[in-house]
Formats: sequence, structure tokens, C-alpha cells
Amino acid sequence: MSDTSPKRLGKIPSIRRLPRYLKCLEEYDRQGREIISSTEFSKDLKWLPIVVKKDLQIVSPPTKKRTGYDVKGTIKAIERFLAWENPMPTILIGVGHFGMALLRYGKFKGVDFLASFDSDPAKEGLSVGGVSVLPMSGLEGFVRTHAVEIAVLTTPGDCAQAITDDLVRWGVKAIWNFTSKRLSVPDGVFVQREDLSAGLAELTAKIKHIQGVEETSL
Amino acid sequence: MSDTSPKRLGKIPSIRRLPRYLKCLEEYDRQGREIISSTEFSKDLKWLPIVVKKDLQIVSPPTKKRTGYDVKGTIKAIERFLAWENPMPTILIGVGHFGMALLRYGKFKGVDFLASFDSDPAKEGLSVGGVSVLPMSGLEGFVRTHAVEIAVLTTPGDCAQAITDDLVRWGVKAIWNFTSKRLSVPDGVFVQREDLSAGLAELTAKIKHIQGVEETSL
DNA sequence: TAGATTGTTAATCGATTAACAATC
DNA sequence: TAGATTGTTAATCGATTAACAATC
Repeated sequence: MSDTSPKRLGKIPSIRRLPRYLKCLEEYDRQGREIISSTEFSKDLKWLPIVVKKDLQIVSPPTKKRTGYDVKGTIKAIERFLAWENPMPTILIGVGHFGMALLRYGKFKGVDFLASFDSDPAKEGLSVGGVSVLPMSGLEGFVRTHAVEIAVLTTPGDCAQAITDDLVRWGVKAIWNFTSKRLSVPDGVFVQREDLSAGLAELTAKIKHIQGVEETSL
Repeated sequence: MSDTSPKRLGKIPSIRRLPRYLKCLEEYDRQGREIISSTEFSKDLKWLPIVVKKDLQIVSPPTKKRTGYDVKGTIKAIERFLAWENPMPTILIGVGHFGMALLRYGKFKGVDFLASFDSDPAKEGLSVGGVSVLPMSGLEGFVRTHAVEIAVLTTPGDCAQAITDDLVRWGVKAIWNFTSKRLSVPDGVFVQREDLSAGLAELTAKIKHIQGVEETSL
């Protein structure tokens, strides 16, 4: 318990790659494949075989059999590692276009959207992607009674911190933050911030630097 | 020209942090601040001062004056580095909820949304966030005549590769890919893939590993 | 001059990649 | 046995961090 260092988790880059393995493996499973070798797997994913081997080692204990990976078993192992076997009780706050898009997408493993909340009375009672929209006044009660673990924040930035403070007080363990604001939370609570402008920066910088490489020469 | 190695660009992690510097600097500018030191800057961003110093060095040439960073000048330098000074001609394809959310957000620097496209005739003629929705039949002509550089893909995954192939043929230089599919493009074209499930994986893995650290002990 | 600040150089840390032994 | 495959160990590479000199 005392060595709950932030490092014990494993390699973040590998963890972020796991969903792609999962998707690919599910495709193999659909095709009826039972065994997949790291070499063929790596070709499909366009990653190096060694990357595949290393990444898969963090989800399943090394085995002595050296005859490819079991498709179904590896799917299970990844889901277990990510805690996606039993989707966590999740709510979404802020049913704007972005929030709606997430609710309708509906294919996120690992989260179980129990309800969504919005301050606009006009949205009350709507059902988006099979998830009903409730008024903010019901938030505290809902979070407490359903032991909500993850809250997806798709509100305007202004109210993000205030809502976060409430959520944390009521027991939410993690916030998936799609607002433009950085959130402060106590230890033991996680914020996963998705920042689209980071991706855009990467994109435009690459375009520019591949084209005119006319650096400031002075 | 011959050393157009993929490395020449600079450090990707730094580049991805630049938009946050920019946002913070704009706030300073609004407050009338003209100079900001890396120490104070780093406190606001909650990054180490050395990170700030190193990152800022990639956008502006080192100077001998050691008396803080010029707010306005640094804003300009970042925008210049990211090629955000002259927003690039951009279109969005697939005006679903997600596409609409992006169009309405409207605060992306660096891209200039000229139009959006959708295969649904019912959406034709709509204006979303000030951007009109056009039919797919007009795509080729539009891309060619407006010299579109960036295409934002928010279509279903199935048609993503086919549309990409067309776009590339018509001269698009970069694709901001929000579909669930990996895209193949020729050299010289960039794909920036935004994969939300990667973030979700990171989040749930962190929750699990901070709580019960009941690893498979065998 | 003294204090604060940036820029530079070096050290550390972690992720990726390579090489090869162990195993089927 | 031969070929293919994984697991392990080591090497490389890059990013982060630390220490300090140069400068205002």
C-alpha cells in the first residue's frame, strides 16, 4: 500500500495502444481465427513485431508455449487489464453536440452510461443513444445511489471545476475531461483530459515543416 | 530536400503542449501583462520551469536578454511555429453529432472551415456554426478550386478510406481522422488520428491499478 | 553588487528497438 | 531436425530533469 507510486501502473504508451489490439483481435475472432502470431498481428497493425510482443506481455503473464497468441484469451486478458470486463458506472454531464456524439457512439467498452445530465430544462427527459437526460438537480442523488465511478465532462469550460468539486465530494473516482479547462482534483482521483488542439498542433506543424522548411535563419 | 527525415520536425511532445502555452499567454495578454517569467508561467501551467524553458526554445530563437518572455512576441512565435498565423483552408466531411460539435466549437486556430459535406440530402443547405453543409457531389470541385489543405473526417468508418483516397488525389495534404479506422495515405500526406478509446484505456487502467492491485499472482 | 532569469550542458529516466536464446 | 515463434536481455534512442554558467 505504501508503494502506491504513480509508476507501478505500467507503460502508458503501451496501455494507450491496447484498444487497437483489442479491436483487431475481435476482428480475428469474428473471422474464426484462434491463434495469431506477433508477426502477422504486427503486419495488420503496422507496428513492429517487437512492439506487439512487448505490449502483450504487460497484459498476460509470459508462457512457455511459443506458438502464437490465443485470440480469445488475449481479448480477455486485455479487457481484464483495462478493467473493461465489468463496465464502470458512468454518467455524462453536458448534453451538447459533443456529449450527444459520445452518447450515440455507444461503442465504448469499459464504461456503462447510466444517465446524462444537462442544465437545459428543454433537454430533460430526452433519450440520447438510449441514455436519458436528467436535470442537474438530480445529480447528487444519482451519483451517490448508483456509486458512479466515472464522469464524462462535456460542459462549457466555465462550470467544469465547480461540477468537478461536487462530483469528487460525492465519490466519483475519475473524470474524462473534454472541456478546455484544466481541472484540480485531490489525490486518488484521476482526470483524463482530451485536448483536441494538441492533435491539431501536431498536424499543422507537420504540414508546415514538411513543406517550406524556411526556418527563421537569424 | 534530401534530408526530409521525419525527425527534423522537433519534439512531438513539446509541440503538443504548445496550444496550452498559447491559451495561457492569451490570458496574460488580456490581463495586460507584457512579460512573463518561466517560473511564474510554470506555476500557472503546473509544469516544471525547465519544461517551459525547453519548450519555448523550439519556437523562438534563444536571446541574450534574460528577463522573462515577451507575452505578445511569444504568442506570435508559437503561432508562427504551428503555422496558425494563416489558418489553412479546411473542410469537414460527415456532419453528424461529432462533426457538428467540431464545427460549432469554432475556436480552433490554424484551420479555416470553408465548408462541410454530408451524404444526407436532408442536411444540404444547413449552416452549422456558420459553415454551410454541401452535398458530396460537390466535393471534388470544392477541394480543387479552394485548394483545400486539411480535411476533417467525421464520417462512419466504412467510407473513410475511400473518401481519403479521393481527397488525396485531389490535393488534400492532411487528414484529421476522427473515424475508428486507420487510414493509408501516400508519403507527404499526414493523418492525425484522434483515438478516444486510448484515453479511456488510460483512465480505466489507472483507476483499476490504484484501487485493487490484485494482480494475477501466478 | 545581488537577485532573478534564461540558456546550455550533462545526467537521468523511460520507451523503443535489436539480437538472440529458449521453446514448440 | 528445421523452421517459426515467443521471451529475455541488452542497446539505442529520445524526452525529461538537474545543475550551473551567462546575463540582465
